[in-house]
Amino acid sequence: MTTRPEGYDPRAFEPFAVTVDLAVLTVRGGRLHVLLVQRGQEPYAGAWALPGGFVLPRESAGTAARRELAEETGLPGAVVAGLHLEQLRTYTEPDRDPRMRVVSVAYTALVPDLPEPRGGGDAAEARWLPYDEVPALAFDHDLILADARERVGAKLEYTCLATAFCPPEFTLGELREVYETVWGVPLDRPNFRRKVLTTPGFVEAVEGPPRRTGGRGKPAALYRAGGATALHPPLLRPEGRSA
Amino acid sequence: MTTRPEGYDPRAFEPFAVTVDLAVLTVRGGRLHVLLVQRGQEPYAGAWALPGGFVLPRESAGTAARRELAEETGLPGAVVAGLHLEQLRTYTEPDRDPRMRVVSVAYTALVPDLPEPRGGGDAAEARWLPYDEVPALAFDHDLILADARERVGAKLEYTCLATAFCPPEFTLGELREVYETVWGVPLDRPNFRRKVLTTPGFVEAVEGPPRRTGGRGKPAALYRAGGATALHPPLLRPEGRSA
DNA sequence: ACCTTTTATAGTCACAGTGACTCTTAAGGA
DNA sequence: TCCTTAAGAGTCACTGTGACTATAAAAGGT
Repeated sequence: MTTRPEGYDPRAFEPFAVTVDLAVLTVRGGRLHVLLVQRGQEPYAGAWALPGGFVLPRESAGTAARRELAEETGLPGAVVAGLHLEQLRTYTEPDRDPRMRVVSVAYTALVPDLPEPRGGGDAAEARWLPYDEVPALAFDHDLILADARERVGAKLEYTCLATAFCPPEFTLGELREVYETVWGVPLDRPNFRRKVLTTPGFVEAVEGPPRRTGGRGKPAALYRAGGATALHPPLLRPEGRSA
Repeated sequence: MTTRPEGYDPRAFEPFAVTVDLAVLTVRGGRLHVLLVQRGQEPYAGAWALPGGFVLPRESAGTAARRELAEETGLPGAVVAGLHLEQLRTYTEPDRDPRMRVVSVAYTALVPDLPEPRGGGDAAEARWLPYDEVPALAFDHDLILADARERVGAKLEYTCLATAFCPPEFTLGELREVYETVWGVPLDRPNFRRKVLTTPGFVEAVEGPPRRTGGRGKPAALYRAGGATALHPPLLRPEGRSA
């Protein structure tokens, strides 16, 4: 904020554009899915890309991210307002957009299994795609998506974030499925249960309706997210490193 | 990257400027210090601020951060090139700079105790200030600095980053001082030692010259940073939450 | 010289948390 | 009715850590 090129006039240089890109992740049927849109115009017309768009002149990036998310998924504003949205990283390579200098602030959102999006805005189509079937994306969105997955995997270790992938009331089996899906490893059921229940504030039992079935097997008790946000001590991934 | 306002022309809107700001932290005599510059021009002329500056048209933010750091500290380029620089977060509130719309990508750097900087660039002065004597800063730099401190404190828990605060060869006492200073809590000496030495790749013993004095007391063995970057299991802060 | 202070280094002990299991309970389906 | 599936209860051993105690090796003061 201090050094200003000699005689700098904001309008003399080719201006920077600022965009937001969203890596919206969910768990569907035991698989990690990503919300993608098909581009309707050049460059990369027809290619899949992360949803996102330009930050408007009087808007913060976080506000822009929520606005774009609402526009491109067709979710009611109240739902989008309550979502966990987290700034991931900012991507600034000079040639990441062939049109002009674009700096993009990437956000990650974790959502429960949502209805199929309608392709809003000027996206030709918007869809949930399984993470491991994602084709090469436009711009540097492959990189952004990989960073998002790694970040989310790491955050599951030391935060209560996993509940953001679940509906308001969920079973411990559903919560465990989130961990197994994002980390890509199976977890021991009893140990997972013990860890979650002994961490104060991670989940709280739902009172009245005692149990619910998840298909086959013994009906499971329902829980909702507790007040805690951090996990002490953390719930570490089984072996070595990141996904 | 998809929604583009109808008829958007990059030059029709008031352009965004993109800057980098640097929270450069070091440990000096048991206290956390921050590198600050005194602004030479409006706005906030005379106020202290984080070093930083505009991203040039053909430059990535990371490159800009290194360049600005070199300019404003006068460090040799080779030293700056080897520093641990990490993108912290991007600050995008519309009114964070009264002149125009400025989006700033903040970086954090951890450095060993360095010589006093010479105020380069157009900073009136550049100095190390103890973290808890930092006055109100220009722009939203108080917020950036607080975020940086919190992030660094958290990263010490699960990475080997602490060695970045130390000179190439250091004693375990010096390494422990880094933790105690950043976290603001005393650590048990033997337990800290055990943890560091049993974590493979955190530090490695320096062979030949057996010991070095740190002033009074028994001379300590020297170590240098090992090859590991992550700490499994982590070295958690004693009690509750963030700084 | 001796003693005090300071810091490094070695070692002990108990306990919390976890990984790897086993066993029982309660559903659905063939 | 039996088999399958998943929830939930409980056991056991081991690892890592917090809290300490003890010893070693220097500097400084008297």
